[in-house]
This record gives sequence, C-alpha cells and structure tokens, in this order.
Amino acid sequence: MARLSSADRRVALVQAALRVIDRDGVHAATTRAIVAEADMPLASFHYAFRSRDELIRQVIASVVEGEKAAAVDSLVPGADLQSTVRAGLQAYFDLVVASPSHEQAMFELFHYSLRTGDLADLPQAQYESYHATVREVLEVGARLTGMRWATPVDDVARLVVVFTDGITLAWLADRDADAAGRTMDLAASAITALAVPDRKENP
Amino acid sequence: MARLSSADRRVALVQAALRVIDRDGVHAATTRAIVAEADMPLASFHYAFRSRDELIRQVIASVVEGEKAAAVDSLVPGADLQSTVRAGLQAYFDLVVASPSHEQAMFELFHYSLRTGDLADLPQAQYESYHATVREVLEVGARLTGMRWATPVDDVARLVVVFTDGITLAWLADRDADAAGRTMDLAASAITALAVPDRKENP
DNA sequence: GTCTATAAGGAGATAGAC
DNA sequence: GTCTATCTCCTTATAGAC
Repeated sequence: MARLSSADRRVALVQAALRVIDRDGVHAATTRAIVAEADMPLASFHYAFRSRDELIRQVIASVVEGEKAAAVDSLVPGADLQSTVRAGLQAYFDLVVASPSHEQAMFELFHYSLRTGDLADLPQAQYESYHATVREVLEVGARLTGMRWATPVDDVARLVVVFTDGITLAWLADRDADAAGRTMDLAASAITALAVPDRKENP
Repeated sequence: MARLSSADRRVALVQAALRVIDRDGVHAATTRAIVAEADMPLASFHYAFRSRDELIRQVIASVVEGEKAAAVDSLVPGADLQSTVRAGLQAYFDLVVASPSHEQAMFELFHYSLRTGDLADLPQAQYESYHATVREVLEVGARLTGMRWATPVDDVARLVVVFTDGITLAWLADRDADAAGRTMDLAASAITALAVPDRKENP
C-alpha cells in the first residue's frame, strides 16, 4: 500500500471514526479504537489531528453533509403533495431502520457537542443545515404538485425536522415500525395542511 | 451527621448522580465524581451498588418518575381543547428552558442505555411510561373540554411525545424560543385536529 | 516523515486495615 | 460495617529512535 498524504490520512481517520461510532457509540471512539479501525499506528493520530475533539468536529461536518445528500434523494414525487410528503418521510425512516446505530450516532454526536466547549458551536450549525436542506425539498415538492406553503416555509421545515427526530427517537426506543408508520401518516397530514393550491399555476 | 442506612445511601447516591449528570453530562458521572458530590468515600459506592450501571438504572427509573409527575402538573384546562393542548406544550417547554441540561441529561441517559447491554431494556420502558402518562393527560384534557379523540389515543400520545422530543432537540440546538413557540402552535393545531366534539356530552 | 515506547493521569472495582 | 490504599486497565498525548 502506498503511503498516504496527510490529507488522505485525515480522511481515512474520519471515515474510520465514523465506522467505530456507528458500531459502538461515541464513547467507544477512542484514539486507539480509531487508529486500529484505520489500521494505523497510534502516533499517526496526532500527526493528522491536534486532538480527538478536532477529529470529532470533522466527523460531524462529514455526517451532516451525508444527511444533506440523503434528504435530496428522498424526494420522490407522488400524485399529490400529501403522498409526496408521506413518501419522503418513509424514505427517511427506511434509512433509519436500515442502520439504526447510524442515526443513534448522529444524536450522540449532537449531545457530545453540546457538552464539549470546543464543539459548542456545532449543534446550531447542524440544525441550520437540516432546516435549509428540508426547506429546499419542501419548496421543490410543493412546486411539483401545484401547491404553495401558506405557512412560512422556515416554520414548515422546522416542523418536519421535529417530526423526523421525534419519530426516530420513539422507534429507537420501541422498534415499533407500525406505530411509526401511523405517526408518519399523521405527520404527513399535518404538514400538508400547511399548503394551499398555488393560484399562479392556472392564471 | 448520623450514619445512613444502606437504603438511604442508595438514594443519596442516585440523587448525587443525577446532579452530576445534569451539570456535566453522563460521561462525567464517574463513581469518583458521584461519591464526591454525595460527600462519601469511594468504597461506599460499591457497598451500595454492584456496579456503576446498576446505579444508572436507578437514576433512569428516578427521572422517568419525575417526568410523570411534571406531565400531570402540566394539565391546565383552558377555554377549549386547542388552548389546553397549547398550554400543556408551553408548560413542558418552560421546564426545558428553565433547566436545559436536565433535558439533555434525559436524552443522554436514553442513548447510553441503548448502547449498554445491561440497560438495553430501559429505553422501551422509558417511552412506554411517557406514552402512558401523556395518554392519561390527553384523556382528561379531552373530557374537560367536551371532546373525544377520533384517532386512537395511543397514536395521539405517541404524536405528542414526538412533538415534545423534536421541539426540545431543535431548541437545544438553536435556542430559538420564538421558533419553538411557532412549532408549538402548529403542533397544537395538528393534535387538536384529531379530536371531535363528544356526542355523549349533550345527549 | 513514521512509529515504538512511554509519560501522566483517570477509570471501575476491591483487598484488607480498623 | 466502613474507609484507606491499591490493583489493573485504559485513556490522550508526546518524546525520541529510526
């Protein structure tokens, strides 16, 4: 194997850290566990990162980007806005069920940041990114189904994230996919109720 | 100070642990930090509890009880169901704002349990307790305002917990109380939409 | 540049003195 | 019964050999 550049080493460590966190949780992501996962000697860690928290910061930036890509993929236009929203929620939920520990890891990273002085700026940025991403999806979804949001789209986006977080937590606790489905039905209705037909569509 | 019985010692340690967790997070709640908070020698810890996780189990049982009491207190009947629900959400949210790190601690304990084999049974019990408590409040709230739930009350209760969890997480991230208020407005509407006038009230 | 070896400190749990 | 002193293991970080 060729020697890695410093930048490549950082990327490899971030990916290894994410694998460890997904598998065993944030508290298990020690420098030793991470370098073992990346198959590197321990000293390489502090050659690439100043501290463990500097790596965690990169990990969070990386996963937030990943969520953004996943959200955009979730837009599968349906017959009307309600079925589009319901399908989007289901697409997200399917990801959660496929890798529950990844979603757990997202929450753990969030709470770890809240408690860590050096990372205290991350939670706000994380949720701003979520809200901005969902807002874009909402705008496209409404346009594709001839609707517009009667409530400020910022507030609708926040509501959607509230739903996805809450639905995820409840399912992580009881693994009741049927109940989660019923909550998503209610959520899709509540979200769709905030839109009205777009008059500009048929002038 | 008189010597404490074994049972009293357990209670004192659980309360001390909760104070440490609220203040500094679950990861900071080491046996040493807990006995220091309780002003006891280190060895007392393993005299009262077999392991740290056995204490954490007690802490979770204790805080879940606390949430139950708080939820019942949140029932302040208003003019109609919607304002009653809105006031209940606000009462909960006021508690979050008053002690954010306590609500953070609840989430941390939840995620810690999910990752810890010995405690893996707790998250489900924790959410069952939440759902049961909210269900009772919902039933009383509907009755007091002459309404009944047209959707199974179990599903409504789950939706309410989804809202409170999601609203709390978003506020912990951006501390935007105005945005949280607008989400609570939307939530109160969505919840109230699931109830209908109770025909039996005026036979 | 890279890695072995080690420093320095914190963790849970317990042996054994009183 | 109670607590001091300690055991053993694991952590982040770095010094210094190659």
